Amino acid sequence: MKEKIRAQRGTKDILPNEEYKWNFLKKVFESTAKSYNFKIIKTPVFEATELFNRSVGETTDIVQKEMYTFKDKGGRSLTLRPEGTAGVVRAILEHGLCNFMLPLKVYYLDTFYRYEKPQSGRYREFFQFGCELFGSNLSEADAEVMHFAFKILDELSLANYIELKVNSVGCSRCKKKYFHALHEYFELKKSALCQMCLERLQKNPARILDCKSQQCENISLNAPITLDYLCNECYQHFESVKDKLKNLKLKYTVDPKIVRGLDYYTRTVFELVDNSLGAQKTVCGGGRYDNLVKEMGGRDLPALGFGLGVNRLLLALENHNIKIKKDDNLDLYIINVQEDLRSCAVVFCRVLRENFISCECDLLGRSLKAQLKYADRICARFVLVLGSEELEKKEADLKNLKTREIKKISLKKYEFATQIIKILK
RNA sequence: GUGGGUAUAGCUUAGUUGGUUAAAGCGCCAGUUUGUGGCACUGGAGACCGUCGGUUCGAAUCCGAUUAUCCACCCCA
Repeated sequence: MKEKIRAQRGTKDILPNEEYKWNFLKKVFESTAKSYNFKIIKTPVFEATELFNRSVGETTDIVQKEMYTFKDKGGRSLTLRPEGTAGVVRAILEHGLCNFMLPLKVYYLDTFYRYEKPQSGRYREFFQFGCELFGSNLSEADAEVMHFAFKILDELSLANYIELKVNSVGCSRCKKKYFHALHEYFELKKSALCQMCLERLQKNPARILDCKSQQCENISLNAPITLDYLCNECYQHFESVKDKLKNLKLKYTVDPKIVRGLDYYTRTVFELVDNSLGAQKTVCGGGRYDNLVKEMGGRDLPALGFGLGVNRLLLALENHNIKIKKDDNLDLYIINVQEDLRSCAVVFCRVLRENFISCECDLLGRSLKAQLKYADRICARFVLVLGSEELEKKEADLKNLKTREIKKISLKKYEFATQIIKILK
Protein backbone atom coordinates (compact mmCIF):
# COMPACT_ATOMS: atom_id res chain seq x y z
CA MET A 1 0.00 0.00 0.00
CA LYS A 2 1.24 3.46 -0.84
CA GLU A 3 1.81 5.91 1.93
CA LYS A 4 -0.93 8.49 2.25
CA ILE A 5 -0.08 12.12 1.79
CA ARG A 6 -1.48 14.20 4.62
CA ALA A 7 -2.40 17.84 5.01
CA GLN A 8 0.67 19.90 5.77
CA ARG A 9 1.60 20.87 9.27
CA GLY A 10 -0.51 23.71 10.63
CA THR A 11 -3.09 23.44 7.85
CA LYS A 12 -6.63 22.23 8.14
CA ASP A 13 -9.22 20.94 5.70
CA ILE A 14 -12.67 22.43 5.89
CA LEU A 15 -15.05 19.56 5.25
CA PRO A 16 -18.61 19.55 3.90
CA ASN A 17 -20.10 18.99 7.34
CA GLU A 18 -18.75 22.36 8.48
CA GLU A 19 -19.98 24.24 5.46
CA TYR A 20 -22.85 25.80 7.37
CA LYS A 21 -20.49 27.44 9.89
CA TRP A 22 -18.46 29.15 7.21
CA ASN A 23 -21.55 30.18 5.31
CA PHE A 24 -22.92 31.77 8.42
CA LEU A 25 -19.71 33.61 9.31
CA LYS A 26 -19.39 34.85 5.76
CA LYS A 27 -22.89 36.21 5.90
CA VAL A 28 -22.23 38.00 9.18
CA PHE A 29 -19.03 39.55 7.81
CA GLU A 30 -20.67 40.64 4.60
CA SER A 31 -23.81 42.09 6.09
CA THR A 32 -21.96 43.89 8.87
CA ALA A 33 -19.43 45.29 6.41
CA LYS A 34 -22.28 46.48 4.26
CA SER A 35 -23.90 48.32 7.14
CA TYR A 36 -20.67 50.28 7.64
CA ASN A 37 -20.27 50.65 3.87
CA PHE A 38 -17.01 48.74 3.60
CA LYS A 39 -16.44 47.12 0.20
CA ILE A 40 -14.53 43.96 -0.54
CA ILE A 41 -10.97 43.98 -1.84
CA LYS A 42 -9.23 40.87 -3.12
CA THR A 43 -5.48 40.84 -3.39
CA PRO A 44 -3.16 37.99 -4.45
CA VAL A 45 -1.98 35.31 -2.05
CA PHE A 46 1.64 36.10 -2.87
CA GLU A 47 3.42 39.41 -3.18
CA ALA A 48 6.97 40.61 -3.67
CA THR A 49 8.92 39.79 -0.51
CA GLU A 50 10.12 43.38 -0.41
CA LEU A 51 6.55 44.57 0.25
CA PHE A 52 6.40 42.89 3.64
CA ASN A 53 9.97 43.76 4.56
CA ARG A 54 9.13 47.41 4.11
CA SER A 55 5.66 47.56 5.63
CA VAL A 56 5.63 45.03 8.44
CA GLY A 57 9.18 45.88 9.43
CA GLU A 58 12.59 44.24 8.96
CA THR A 59 13.07 43.60 12.65
CA THR A 60 9.73 41.97 13.39
CA ASP A 61 9.47 38.23 14.03
CA ILE A 62 7.04 37.94 11.16
CA VAL A 63 9.60 39.10 8.64
CA GLN A 64 12.63 37.59 10.27
CA LYS A 65 11.44 34.05 10.79
CA GLU A 66 7.82 33.45 9.91
CA MET A 67 7.42 34.18 6.21
CA TYR A 68 6.88 31.61 3.50
CA THR A 69 9.38 33.06 1.05
CA PHE A 70 10.43 31.38 -2.19
CA LYS A 71 11.86 32.10 -5.60
CA ASP A 72 9.63 31.52 -8.60
CA LYS A 73 10.92 30.20 -11.91
CA GLY A 74 11.70 33.71 -13.07
CA GLY A 75 13.95 34.28 -10.08
CA ARG A 76 11.59 36.68 -8.27
CA SER A 77 11.53 36.54 -4.50
CA LEU A 78 7.90 36.05 -3.50
CA THR A 79 6.19 35.64 -0.14
CA LEU A 80 2.83 34.22 0.85
CA ARG A 81 1.04 37.09 2.58
CA PRO A 82 1.55 36.91 6.38
CA GLU A 83 -0.99 39.69 7.02
CA GLY A 84 -3.49 41.77 5.10
CA THR A 85 -2.62 45.44 5.34
CA ALA A 86 0.51 45.43 3.18
CA GLY A 87 -1.21 43.95 0.14
CA VAL A 88 -4.17 46.28 0.45
CA VAL A 89 -1.94 49.36 0.66
CA ARG A 90 0.02 48.15 -2.36
CA ALA A 91 -3.18 47.61 -4.34
CA ILE A 92 -4.75 50.97 -3.58
CA LEU A 93 -1.52 52.75 -4.50
CA GLU A 94 -1.17 50.73 -7.67
CA HIS A 95 -4.68 51.64 -8.79
CA GLY A 96 -4.60 55.21 -7.53
CA LEU A 97 -7.59 54.66 -5.26
CA CYS A 98 -6.32 57.14 -2.71
CA ASN A 99 -6.64 59.91 -5.30
CA PHE A 100 -10.24 58.95 -5.74
CA MET A 101 -13.17 59.29 -3.40
CA LEU A 102 -12.28 59.31 0.25
CA PRO A 103 -12.68 57.85 2.75
CA LEU A 104 -11.83 54.53 1.18
CA LYS A 105 -13.25 51.63 3.18
CA VAL A 106 -12.38 48.07 2.26
CA TYR A 107 -12.60 44.63 3.86
CA TYR A 108 -11.30 41.17 3.09
CA LEU A 109 -11.77 37.58 4.17
CA ASP A 110 -8.67 35.68 3.17
CA THR A 111 -6.07 33.12 4.12
CA PHE A 112 -2.71 34.15 5.53
CA TYR A 113 0.50 32.24 6.04
CA ARG A 114 3.06 32.21 8.78
CA TYR A 115 5.69 29.60 9.48
CA GLU A 116 5.12 29.10 13.21
CA LYS A 117 4.78 26.12 15.47
CA PRO A 118 1.06 25.33 15.53
CA GLN A 119 -0.92 25.34 18.75
CA SER A 120 -4.40 26.12 19.89
CA GLY A 121 -5.69 29.07 17.86
CA ARG A 122 -2.56 29.25 15.74
CA TYR A 123 -2.13 27.74 12.32
CA ARG A 124 0.29 28.12 9.46
CA GLU A 125 -2.57 28.82 7.13
CA PHE A 126 -5.27 30.83 8.84
CA PHE A 127 -8.31 32.85 7.94
CA GLN A 128 -8.56 36.47 8.79
CA PHE A 129 -11.32 38.94 8.29
CA GLY A 130 -9.99 42.45 8.16
CA CYS A 131 -10.81 45.99 7.18
CA GLU A 132 -8.89 49.13 6.30
CA LEU A 133 -10.08 52.72 6.28
CA PHE A 134 -8.03 55.30 4.37
CA GLY A 135 -8.16 59.06 4.42
CA SER A 136 -9.37 60.07 7.84
CA ASN A 137 -7.40 61.20 10.84
CA LEU A 138 -10.50 62.06 12.82
CA SER A 139 -11.11 60.10 15.99
CA GLU A 140 -14.57 59.20 14.70
CA ALA A 141 -12.84 56.91 12.23
CA ASP A 142 -10.99 55.13 15.06
CA ALA A 143 -14.22 54.65 16.92
CA GLU A 144 -16.07 53.45 13.84
CA VAL A 145 -13.45 50.82 13.04
CA MET A 146 -13.45 49.53 16.62
CA HIS A 147 -17.21 49.52 16.66
CA PHE A 148 -17.21 47.56 13.40
CA ALA A 149 -15.00 44.85 14.91
CA PHE A 150 -17.10 44.74 18.03
CA LYS A 151 -20.32 44.59 16.08
CA ILE A 152 -19.21 41.42 14.32
CA LEU A 153 -18.55 39.72 17.64
CA ASP A 154 -21.85 41.05 18.91
CA GLU A 155 -23.65 39.52 15.93
CA LEU A 156 -22.08 36.21 16.92
CA SER A 157 -23.34 36.56 20.53
CA LEU A 158 -19.76 36.90 21.76
CA ALA A 159 -20.04 40.48 23.00
CA ASN A 160 -20.34 39.45 26.65
CA TYR A 161 -17.13 37.47 26.57
CA ILE A 162 -15.02 40.06 24.82
CA GLU A 163 -12.97 42.85 26.26
CA LEU A 164 -11.93 45.85 24.19
CA LYS A 165 -8.51 47.15 25.12
CA VAL A 166 -7.19 50.38 23.69
CA ASN A 167 -3.98 52.34 23.88
CA SER A 168 -2.09 54.94 21.93
CA VAL A 169 1.52 54.54 20.89
CA GLY A 170 1.69 58.05 19.42
CA CYS A 171 3.23 59.30 16.23
CA SER A 172 6.72 58.30 15.15
CA ARG A 173 8.26 61.01 17.29
CA CYS A 174 6.36 60.00 20.43
CA LYS A 175 7.24 56.39 19.72
CA LYS A 176 10.92 57.20 19.47
CA LYS A 177 10.93 59.13 22.71
CA TYR A 178 8.98 56.42 24.48
CA PHE A 179 11.16 53.55 23.36
CA HIS A 180 14.20 55.47 24.42
CA ALA A 181 12.73 55.99 27.89
CA LEU A 182 11.67 52.38 28.12
CA HIS A 183 15.09 51.18 27.18
CA GLU A 184 16.69 53.45 29.74
CA TYR A 185 14.33 52.26 32.46
CA PHE A 186 14.90 48.56 31.91
CA GLU A 187 18.62 49.06 31.39
CA LEU A 188 18.77 50.22 35.01
CA LYS A 189 16.89 47.13 36.23
CA LYS A 190 18.83 44.82 33.96
CA SER A 191 20.15 42.58 36.71
CA ALA A 192 16.66 41.57 37.83
CA LEU A 193 15.24 40.75 34.42
CA CYS A 194 14.76 37.18 33.20
CA GLN A 195 16.92 35.75 30.44
CA MET A 196 14.20 36.21 27.85
CA CYS A 197 13.73 39.84 28.77
CA LEU A 198 17.42 40.58 28.46
CA GLU A 199 17.07 39.60 24.82
CA ARG A 200 13.92 41.68 24.50
CA LEU A 201 15.78 44.65 25.91
CA GLN A 202 17.99 44.57 22.83
CA LYS A 203 15.31 43.74 20.26
CA ASN A 204 12.10 45.34 21.43
CA PRO A 205 11.92 46.58 25.04
CA ALA A 206 8.16 47.04 24.80
CA ARG A 207 7.73 43.27 24.82
CA ILE A 208 9.09 43.15 28.36
CA LEU A 209 5.77 44.62 29.44
CA ASP A 210 4.13 41.36 28.38
CA CYS A 211 6.49 39.06 30.27
CA LYS A 212 4.71 36.53 32.43
CA SER A 213 7.44 36.10 35.01
CA GLN A 214 6.45 37.61 38.35
CA GLN A 215 9.79 39.33 38.72
CA CYS A 216 9.57 41.13 35.40
CA GLU A 217 5.94 41.94 35.92
CA ASN A 218 6.82 43.74 39.14
CA ILE A 219 9.50 45.71 37.40
CA SER A 220 7.07 46.59 34.61
CA LEU A 221 4.62 48.08 37.11
CA ASN A 222 6.63 51.26 37.35
CA ALA A 223 7.88 51.30 33.79
CA PRO A 224 7.11 54.36 31.68
CA ILE A 225 3.89 54.08 29.71
CA THR A 226 3.27 55.28 26.19
CA LEU A 227 0.59 57.71 27.27
CA ASP A 228 3.09 59.80 29.22
CA TYR A 229 5.20 60.33 26.13
CA LEU A 230 2.53 61.46 23.72
CA CYS A 231 2.96 64.85 22.13
CA ASN A 232 0.11 67.27 22.54
CA GLU A 233 -1.59 66.36 19.25
CA CYS A 234 -1.40 62.63 19.91
CA TYR A 235 -2.64 63.09 23.44
CA GLN A 236 -5.62 65.11 22.24
CA HIS A 237 -6.33 62.55 19.58
CA PHE A 238 -6.40 59.71 22.08
CA GLU A 239 -8.64 61.68 24.44
CA SER A 240 -10.96 62.29 21.56
CA VAL A 241 -10.96 58.62 20.55
CA LYS A 242 -12.02 57.65 24.06
CA ASP A 243 -14.73 60.25 23.90
CA LYS A 244 -16.08 58.91 20.65
CA LEU A 245 -16.08 55.37 22.05
CA LYS A 246 -18.19 56.56 24.95
CA ASN A 247 -20.41 58.28 22.47
CA LEU A 248 -21.00 54.94 20.74
CA LYS A 249 -21.56 53.29 24.14
CA LEU A 250 -18.66 50.97 23.47
CA LYS A 251 -17.09 49.74 26.69
CA TYR A 252 -13.31 49.69 26.75
CA THR A 253 -10.34 49.64 29.06
CA VAL A 254 -7.15 51.54 28.50
CA ASP A 255 -4.30 49.09 28.60
CA PRO A 256 -0.91 50.80 28.34
CA LYS A 257 0.70 47.42 27.74
CA ILE A 258 -0.83 47.04 24.31
CA VAL A 259 1.99 47.69 21.93
CA ARG A 260 1.29 45.89 18.70
CA GLY A 261 4.08 43.89 17.13
CA LEU A 262 3.98 45.35 13.66
CA ASP A 263 6.17 48.37 13.04
CA TYR A 264 3.66 50.42 11.10
CA TYR A 265 1.24 51.21 13.91
CA THR A 266 0.88 54.80 15.11
CA ARG A 267 -1.45 56.42 17.63
CA THR A 268 -4.47 54.23 18.35
CA VAL A 269 -3.92 50.52 18.85
CA PHE A 270 -6.53 48.08 20.12
CA GLU A 271 -7.31 44.44 20.78
CA LEU A 272 -10.42 42.41 21.35
CA VAL A 273 -9.61 39.68 23.83
CA ASP A 274 -11.51 36.56 24.84
CA ASN A 275 -10.05 35.29 28.09
CA SER A 276 -11.50 31.82 27.64
CA LEU A 277 -9.10 31.11 24.81
CA GLY A 278 -5.85 30.39 26.65
CA ALA A 279 -2.61 31.61 25.18
CA GLN A 280 -3.92 32.80 21.82
CA LYS A 281 -6.74 34.87 23.15
CA THR A 282 -6.52 37.97 20.98
CA VAL A 283 -9.38 37.50 18.55
CA CYS A 284 -8.93 40.84 16.88
CA GLY A 285 -6.09 43.34 16.73
CA GLY A 286 -5.61 46.57 14.90
CA GLY A 287 -4.90 50.25 14.95
CA ARG A 288 -3.79 53.31 13.02
CA TYR A 289 -0.95 53.41 10.57
CA ASP A 290 -0.80 57.03 9.48
CA ASN A 291 2.69 56.85 7.94
CA LEU A 292 2.49 53.61 6.03
CA VAL A 293 0.93 54.85 2.80
CA LYS A 294 3.58 57.54 2.48
CA GLU A 295 6.36 55.12 3.30
CA MET A 296 5.11 52.80 0.60
CA GLY A 297 5.48 55.58 -1.95
CA GLY A 298 2.07 57.19 -1.78
CA ARG A 299 1.00 60.53 -0.48
CA ASP A 300 0.56 61.44 3.14
CA LEU A 301 -2.64 59.56 3.91
CA PRO A 302 -3.86 58.56 7.35
CA ALA A 303 -5.28 55.06 7.67
CA LEU A 304 -6.35 52.41 10.13
CA GLY A 305 -7.71 48.89 10.23
CA PHE A 306 -7.90 45.59 12.05
CA GLY A 307 -7.46 41.88 11.55
CA LEU A 308 -9.80 39.35 13.08
CA GLY A 309 -8.77 35.69 13.41
CA VAL A 310 -11.59 33.59 12.07
CA ASN A 311 -10.20 30.29 13.38
CA ARG A 312 -10.01 31.84 16.83
CA LEU A 313 -13.53 33.10 16.40
CA LEU A 314 -14.71 29.54 15.83
CA LEU A 315 -12.81 28.38 18.91
CA ALA A 316 -14.44 31.11 20.96
CA LEU A 317 -17.90 30.10 19.76
CA GLU A 318 -17.16 26.52 20.73
CA ASN A 319 -15.81 27.51 24.15
CA HIS A 320 -18.94 29.46 24.96
CA ASN A 321 -21.13 26.74 23.54
CA ILE A 322 -22.66 29.07 21.00
CA LYS A 323 -24.17 26.98 18.23
CA ILE A 324 -24.44 28.16 14.68
CA LYS A 325 -27.69 27.26 13.02
CA LYS A 326 -27.36 24.64 10.32
CA ASP A 327 -28.29 25.46 6.76
CA ASP A 328 -31.60 24.36 5.38
CA ASN A 329 -31.70 20.75 4.33
CA LEU A 330 -32.41 19.18 1.00
CA ASP A 331 -35.90 20.09 -0.20
CA LEU A 332 -36.80 16.90 -1.95
CA TYR A 333 -35.54 13.37 -2.53
CA ILE A 334 -37.05 11.52 -5.46
CA ILE A 335 -37.33 7.78 -4.92
CA ASN A 336 -37.46 5.33 -7.78
CA VAL A 337 -39.18 2.12 -6.70
CA GLN A 338 -38.11 0.07 -9.70
CA GLU A 339 -34.64 0.07 -11.18
CA ASP A 340 -35.85 1.11 -14.61
CA LEU A 341 -37.45 4.26 -13.24
CA ARG A 342 -34.18 5.79 -12.17
CA SER A 343 -33.78 7.69 -15.42
CA CYS A 344 -37.28 9.00 -14.89
CA ALA A 345 -36.31 10.35 -11.46
CA VAL A 346 -33.27 11.99 -13.01
CA VAL A 347 -35.51 13.90 -15.42
CA PHE A 348 -37.81 15.07 -12.64
CA CYS A 349 -34.75 16.31 -10.73
CA ARG A 350 -33.63 18.25 -13.75
CA VAL A 351 -36.97 19.99 -14.04
CA LEU A 352 -36.98 20.96 -10.37
CA ARG A 353 -33.40 22.16 -10.41
CA GLU A 354 -34.29 24.52 -13.20
CA ASN A 355 -36.58 26.07 -10.62
CA PHE A 356 -33.75 26.15 -8.03
CA ILE A 357 -35.25 23.49 -5.84
CA SER A 358 -32.58 21.43 -4.14
CA CYS A 359 -33.27 17.81 -4.91
CA GLU A 360 -31.55 14.50 -5.29
CA CYS A 361 -32.32 11.03 -6.57
CA ASP A 362 -30.69 7.66 -6.16
CA LEU A 363 -27.20 7.31 -7.65
CA LEU A 364 -26.27 4.05 -5.96
CA GLY A 365 -29.00 1.65 -7.11
CA ARG A 366 -30.53 1.30 -3.68
CA SER A 367 -33.79 -0.35 -2.72
CA LEU A 368 -36.90 1.64 -1.90
CA LYS A 369 -36.32 1.15 1.76
CA ALA A 370 -32.70 2.15 1.62
CA GLN A 371 -33.56 5.24 -0.38
CA LEU A 372 -36.09 6.29 2.21
CA LYS A 373 -33.61 5.70 4.95
CA TYR A 374 -31.02 7.76 3.13
CA ALA A 375 -33.51 10.59 2.59
CA ASP A 376 -34.17 10.51 6.30
CA ARG A 377 -30.48 10.53 7.16
CA ILE A 378 -29.73 13.58 5.08
CA CYS A 379 -32.80 15.27 6.58
CA ALA A 380 -34.62 15.80 3.32
CA ARG A 381 -37.85 17.72 3.87
CA PHE A 382 -39.91 15.73 1.38
CA VAL A 383 -39.71 12.55 -0.66
CA LEU A 384 -41.51 11.83 -3.89
CA VAL A 385 -42.20 8.14 -4.52
CA LEU A 386 -42.00 7.16 -8.16
CA GLY A 387 -43.22 3.71 -9.18
CA SER A 388 -44.86 2.16 -12.22
CA GLU A 389 -48.33 2.63 -10.70
CA GLU A 390 -47.71 6.32 -10.22
CA LEU A 391 -46.48 6.77 -13.73
CA GLU A 392 -49.56 5.06 -15.10
CA LYS A 393 -51.89 7.27 -13.08
CA LYS A 394 -49.68 10.31 -13.68
CA GLU A 395 -49.79 10.95 -9.96
CA ALA A 396 -47.26 10.38 -7.19
CA ASP A 397 -47.05 10.57 -3.40
CA LEU A 398 -45.25 13.54 -1.95
CA LYS A 399 -44.44 12.74 1.65
CA ASN A 400 -43.44 15.20 4.32
CA LEU A 401 -40.82 13.28 6.28
CA LYS A 402 -41.41 15.20 9.45
CA THR A 403 -45.22 15.08 9.64
CA ARG A 404 -45.55 11.88 7.55
CA GLU A 405 -48.31 13.62 5.71
CA ILE A 406 -48.82 12.44 2.13
CA LYS A 407 -50.13 14.51 -0.74
CA LYS A 408 -50.89 13.50 -4.31
CA ILE A 409 -48.85 15.32 -6.92
CA SER A 410 -49.65 15.39 -10.60
CA LEU A 411 -46.83 14.20 -12.80
CA LYS A 412 -48.18 16.01 -15.83
CA LYS A 413 -45.61 18.20 -17.50
CA TYR A 414 -46.94 21.65 -16.65
CA GLU A 415 -48.51 20.91 -13.29
CA PHE A 416 -45.67 19.00 -11.67
CA ALA A 417 -43.15 21.73 -10.95
CA THR A 418 -45.67 24.39 -9.96
CA GLN A 419 -47.41 22.06 -7.53
CA ILE A 420 -44.15 21.09 -5.87
CA ILE A 421 -42.90 24.65 -5.63
CA LYS A 422 -46.15 25.67 -4.00
CA ILE A 423 -45.87 23.01 -1.32
CA LEU A 424 -42.18 23.56 -0.66
CA LYS A 425 -42.53 27.26 -0.05
C1' G B 1 13.37 27.81 17.47
C1' U B 2 12.70 25.71 23.15
C1' G B 3 9.99 22.60 26.61
C1' G B 4 6.07 18.78 28.10
C1' G B 5 1.87 15.24 26.82
C1' U B 6 -0.17 11.95 22.99
C1' A B 7 -0.15 8.50 18.53
C1' U B 8 -4.81 1.52 17.98
C1' A B 9 -10.93 1.12 12.10
C1' G B 10 -14.17 7.38 9.38
C1' C B 11 -14.99 9.18 14.93
C1' U B 12 -14.45 8.09 20.50
C1' U B 13 -11.81 4.73 23.02
C1' A B 14 -10.36 -0.67 25.49
C1' G B 15 -6.16 -3.71 25.15
C1' U B 16 -4.32 -6.29 32.05
C1' U B 17 3.14 -8.10 34.19
C1' G B 18 5.40 -8.50 26.12
C1' G B 19 2.17 -14.62 24.23
C1' U B 20 -0.22 -16.39 18.77
C1' U B 21 -7.17 -14.85 14.94
C1' A B 22 -6.27 -6.71 17.89
C1' A B 23 -11.81 -5.46 21.03
C1' A B 24 -16.12 -2.27 21.73
C1' G B 25 -19.54 1.89 20.97
C1' C B 26 -20.97 5.45 17.32
C1' G B 27 -20.98 5.94 12.04
C1' C B 28 -21.27 3.30 7.20
C1' C B 29 -23.48 -0.88 4.07
C1' A B 30 -26.99 -4.95 3.64
C1' G B 31 -31.01 -7.95 5.44
C1' U B 32 -35.50 -8.99 8.96
C1' U B 33 -40.73 -13.00 3.06
C1' U B 34 -39.98 -8.92 -1.89
C1' G B 35 -43.96 -0.71 -2.69
C1' U B 36 -42.85 3.51 2.45
C1' G B 37 -37.81 6.17 6.81
C1' G B 38 -36.54 7.30 12.23
C1' C B 39 -36.84 2.14 16.81
C1' A B 40 -35.31 -2.94 17.50
C1' C B 41 -32.78 -7.38 15.88
C1' U B 42 -29.12 -10.03 12.57
C1' G B 43 -25.03 -9.85 9.52
C1' G B 44 -21.03 -7.29 6.71
C1' A B 45 -17.12 -4.02 5.16
C1' G B 46 -13.31 -1.23 7.48
C1' A B 47 -6.89 -1.06 11.38
C1' C B 48 -0.42 -4.16 8.41
C1' C B 49 -1.79 -0.71 16.24
C1' G B 50 1.98 6.88 12.92
C1' U B 51 6.89 5.48 10.46
C1' C B 52 11.82 3.22 10.66
C1' G B 53 15.20 0.58 13.56
C1' G B 54 16.55 -2.23 18.11
C1' U B 55 15.79 -5.86 22.46
C1' U B 56 13.21 -10.86 22.43
C1' C B 57 11.72 -17.51 20.58
C1' G B 58 7.69 -13.82 20.37
C1' A B 59 6.20 -6.47 20.46
C1' A B 60 0.15 -2.56 19.78
C1' U B 61 2.67 -3.36 24.63
C1' C B 62 9.84 -2.39 26.30
C1' C B 63 14.05 0.97 24.17
C1' G B 64 15.87 4.57 20.37
C1' A B 65 15.12 7.72 16.33
C1' U B 66 11.78 10.19 13.12
C1' U B 67 7.09 12.38 11.74
C1' A B 68 2.45 14.21 13.08
C1' U B 69 -0.74 16.14 16.76
C1' C B 70 -2.06 18.71 21.38
C1' C B 71 -0.48 22.24 25.23
C1' A B 72 2.86 26.03 26.84
C1' C B 73 7.07 29.55 25.74
C1' C B 74 8.47 33.00 21.75
C1' C B 75 5.30 35.86 18.61
C1' C B 76 0.74 37.03 16.70
C1' A B 77 -5.08 36.94 14.32
